[in-house]
Amino acid sequence: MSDAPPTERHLTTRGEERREQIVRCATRRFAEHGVHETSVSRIVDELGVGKGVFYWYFPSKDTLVTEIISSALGDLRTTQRHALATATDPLGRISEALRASMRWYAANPDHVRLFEWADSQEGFADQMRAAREVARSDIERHVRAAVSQGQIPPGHPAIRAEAVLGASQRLARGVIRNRGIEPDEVAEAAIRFCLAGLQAG
Amino acid sequence: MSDAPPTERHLTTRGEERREQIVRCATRRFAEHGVHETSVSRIVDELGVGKGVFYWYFPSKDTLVTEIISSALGDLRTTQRHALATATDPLGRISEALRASMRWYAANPDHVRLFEWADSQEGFADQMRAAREVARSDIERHVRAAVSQGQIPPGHPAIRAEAVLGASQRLARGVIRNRGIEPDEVAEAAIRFCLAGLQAG
Amino acid sequence: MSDAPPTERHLTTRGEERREQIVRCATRRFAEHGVHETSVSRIVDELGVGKGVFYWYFPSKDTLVTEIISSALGDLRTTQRHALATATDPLGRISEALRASMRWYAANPDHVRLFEWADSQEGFADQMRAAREVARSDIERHVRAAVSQGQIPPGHPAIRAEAVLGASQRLARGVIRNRGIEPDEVAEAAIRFCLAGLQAG
Amino acid sequence: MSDAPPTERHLTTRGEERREQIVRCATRRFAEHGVHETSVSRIVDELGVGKGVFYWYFPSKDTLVTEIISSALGDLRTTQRHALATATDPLGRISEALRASMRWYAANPDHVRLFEWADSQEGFADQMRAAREVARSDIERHVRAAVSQGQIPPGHPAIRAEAVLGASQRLARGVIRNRGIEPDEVAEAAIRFCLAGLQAG
DNA sequence: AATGAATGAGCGTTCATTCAT
DNA sequence: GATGAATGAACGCTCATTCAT
Repeated sequence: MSDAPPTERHLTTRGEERREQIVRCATRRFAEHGVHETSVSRIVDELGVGKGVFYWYFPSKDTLVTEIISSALGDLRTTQRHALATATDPLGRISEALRASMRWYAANPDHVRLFEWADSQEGFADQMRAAREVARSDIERHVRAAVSQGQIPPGHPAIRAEAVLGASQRLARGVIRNRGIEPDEVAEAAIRFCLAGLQAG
Repeated sequence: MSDAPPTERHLTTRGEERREQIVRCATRRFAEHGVHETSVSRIVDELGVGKGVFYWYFPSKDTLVTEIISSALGDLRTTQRHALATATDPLGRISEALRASMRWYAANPDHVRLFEWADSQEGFADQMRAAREVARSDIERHVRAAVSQGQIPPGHPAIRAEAVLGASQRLARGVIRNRGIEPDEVAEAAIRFCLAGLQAG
Repeated sequence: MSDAPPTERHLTTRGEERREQIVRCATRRFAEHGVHETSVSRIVDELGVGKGVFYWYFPSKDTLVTEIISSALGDLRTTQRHALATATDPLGRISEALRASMRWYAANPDHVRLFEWADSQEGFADQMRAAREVARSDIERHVRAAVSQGQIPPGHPAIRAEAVLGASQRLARGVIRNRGIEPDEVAEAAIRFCLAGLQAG
Repeated sequence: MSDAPPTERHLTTRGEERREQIVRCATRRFAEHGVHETSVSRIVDELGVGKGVFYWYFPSKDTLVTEIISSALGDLRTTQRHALATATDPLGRISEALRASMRWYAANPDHVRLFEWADSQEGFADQMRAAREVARSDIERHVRAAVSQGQIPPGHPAIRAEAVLGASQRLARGVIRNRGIEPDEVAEAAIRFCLAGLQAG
């Protein structure tokens, strides 16, 4: 009876396309101009449709933002998981994860910007912290493994994992914002720096 | 336009105090709940004064935000400059800068959050990029010096400097957000990690 | 910015009616109480609609004022042009223009008041001056023609045209403000006065 | 006991000067930028004094505006009265009044602008109408006299008086706004036009 | 599925005025 | 006489959301 879109709504092919259109347009504008600065009106105007369209597919603007961020976090996560599986030794796994992450960042700059924005938003704090902790604990696990296999000296694993993530993400930001830098080259530099850093006691 | 002069205004002691009160209250709320989410009304309500008071001291909300951020950037910068001067060898200077920065971050968590927010704001992009580049070029200079003095092997100095800053700032964020971690301990870990990282070719 | 497009918007019949309603209501209030004194809130309150309605149809209050004035100037201009064409000799044309203008003033007292207000507004100064100069140059042209056809003695045509407009507009104001005076009677007196005035050397 | 300035307040010499300063500064700004657009703050800022100063000399902004306009109206009135007395025949008196008015307009452009503004202000409507009627009845009286002395043919005296005033004031406006036109020359043209106009039946 | 119209709380800002000192 | 500080109602405007068609 209600028009409020339920969790699952059966959409026609055309409906799916519309929905995707909205997501893409919104993602771009959110990243370029900010979430607050992008009104629902702007989005539907740009798509040349009425305002009702938006609320047919999404119950609210917030829901859309959340969906974009959640699915991007999920995608990044999947990418990292797959990468981790392509090596067998701990430091190799870390390297692969960094390499894959850097590529993902370079391929999804809009989502990275949204992550940065969400980081400083009360409403997303929990979700973002959780995501960061998942990433950190992944790295941390392999740091511990590397220690126990004698690849690196012992040391506080959580701090080391954070350092690895911080260094590589900062470099990723440079890659995204200063177009013209080669992502792979930076990825290798990041990996060298981090692996060497992990050699510290 | 008429009640808040752009340049200078003579303030009495009481006026100075009121102004400071506004800055403090706003800084806290901006950091805790976000800049957009903190209306001028909320600030003056919290202080128990009329709305006009705000505009007696600041020509606009934007001006206040800019002032808070600029002065914090300046303060951090000064802190780093002083720290750099307390050591004589390049890696020692880098260590001191990291140590001082970490302490500043721990002491000014609200400003750090504002920096993160400003990073993702179109209107502040230039200012923040400039500030980051100043910090990076400082580190970069000492990385170059360390290379030429044979302390570390050669390598892309800008990338290395960014990695150092990324690792230490990410750790600082952990310190700020998870109260209970000892800043100095993290600072030392960060320094060890970064100096070791710089040993990579 | 987002709900009121600068160029065109497709309006339904209801929309057109609403828009007209706003224009009419605003014109009356602007004329009766002044533009500054008539807030957008008062207009929408009088119409019994929400505030957003105004901004659905007009991008700003200023835009509305400008539109009202511009279209009234255009309408008056058209009226005068048509009137000029109904006579063949210069003085006859001037008479027809004055007659038609007086009728227009009597029929559109609110717009006349807005013209007077706009005359003393910095922001409208150019537009109003331009409009006055168009009206003046129209009269001026026929004054010159009357001179060259020997209907009236030579003399400064711009000054004479201004005098004609001044006399007739002042009389129009009396007609508008003191209800009960017959516009046509005044028009004829104005014409007699002006034509005689033009006989001066 | 009260600080509200009474009708008469004893002012020191310095006080009188301050008061005059405020009047002059306000008059200029009111004329140049409009009354609404000139805040009390602007005025006191320009004079480099505190806000209290204004309210020491005037109970309100409105009072100041009213005073400026009333005293200017009175001054103009006096000027016209004196001018009327310098001739003996009716048309001569009208000519002298027009000549003197034009000179006054040229010498007091700011006040003329204020008159125009006040004309379209609800709050001043009565005062301005009264002033206009005084001026009109003055001219009207001499028109009647001119008729009864056979200088001009009979005709509606109020309408004729309004026409005379309209023509001359419109020309005065041109003199004020387009600097470079010689007031006396325009005055003579206005007088010729009006006297000829009065010859109409 | 989609439209144009409407809502209304809330925002940043202004400014005539008052007040304590 | 004069100051800087404070008030608070009102303004123009925005925008997420809802509704009738």
